[in-house]
Amino acid sequence: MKIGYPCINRSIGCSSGRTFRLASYSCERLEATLNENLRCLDAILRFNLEAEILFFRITSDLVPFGSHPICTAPWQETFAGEFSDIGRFIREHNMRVSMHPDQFVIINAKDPEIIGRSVAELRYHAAVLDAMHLDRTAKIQIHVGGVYGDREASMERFSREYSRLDESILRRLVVENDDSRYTLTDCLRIHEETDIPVLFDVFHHTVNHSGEGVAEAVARSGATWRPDDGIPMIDYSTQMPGGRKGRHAESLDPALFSQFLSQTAPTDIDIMLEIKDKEKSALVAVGIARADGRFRLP
DNA sequence: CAGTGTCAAGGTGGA
DNA sequence: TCCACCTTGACACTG
Repeated sequence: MKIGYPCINRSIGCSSGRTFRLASYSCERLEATLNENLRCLDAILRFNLEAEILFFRITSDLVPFGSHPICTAPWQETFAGEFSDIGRFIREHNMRVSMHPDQFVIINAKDPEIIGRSVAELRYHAAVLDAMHLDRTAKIQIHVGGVYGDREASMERFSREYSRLDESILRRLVVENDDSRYTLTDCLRIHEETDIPVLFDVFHHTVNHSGEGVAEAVARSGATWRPDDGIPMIDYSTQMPGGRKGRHAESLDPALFSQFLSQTAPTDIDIMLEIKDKEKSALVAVGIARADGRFRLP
């Protein structure tokens, strides 16, 4: 079991997702920003290792405008050494990373131009992980997409478009249940059509459920991962107390997290904590998981 | 230099 | 048909 947090570290005073306005794009600006972002990513991973936080989601903003036509700078070549070094660090310390493109990636869109932009964005994400020479256990997670008034047709469109993707994307792509459209059951059905592994989001499941209990959901989603996909990944969060339904908690609730570990034992999973205070909660969770006996150092 | 409007990209649901 | 919302930081312009 590895435990991690997404994209941002609030302790070390740098961001690996610095960006700038499209209007001020230049190759020089891109290279200067990417250089800083990579230095910061390296710093975050070193912080994480020290804290025994072995799982991390790399921000989609690592390379600003990475999939935009304006971005013609050959960043993979210019920064090949830096990417390679970060990848080696990850592998040598038995760490794991993932990425999560945001809402604009919609494989099941009806508009071919939206699909085109989505594929370009997925290619960019795969290129980042490839530049680090990471194997297929470094995953890219997306949602099913829109409903467009016809769930069945939209799910079929997902399966059809998925089968057309490049191998560099296919080997990394996993699909996650969301909080308003497609449930775990929907994702499992898509898996049956496509073989895509299903990443289970515990919090989305509580908001948008399809009947399964947590233990059953973890087991069924976990069974969709092949051995070379690695340990199944889970997104974990809880409701912000008093917040609007679906809002992520500010900090980890230790009692609820302990309960979750008990419910899912002894299945091995890698847990991404989608909690607002990021590494602070991850530190608490690592302590709890160690006490629970599930967390093992490499 | 502080304050603040705005930022590549989409879908949904209410008015 | 149009707009707010989702969700979030921070860029970059204005005064």
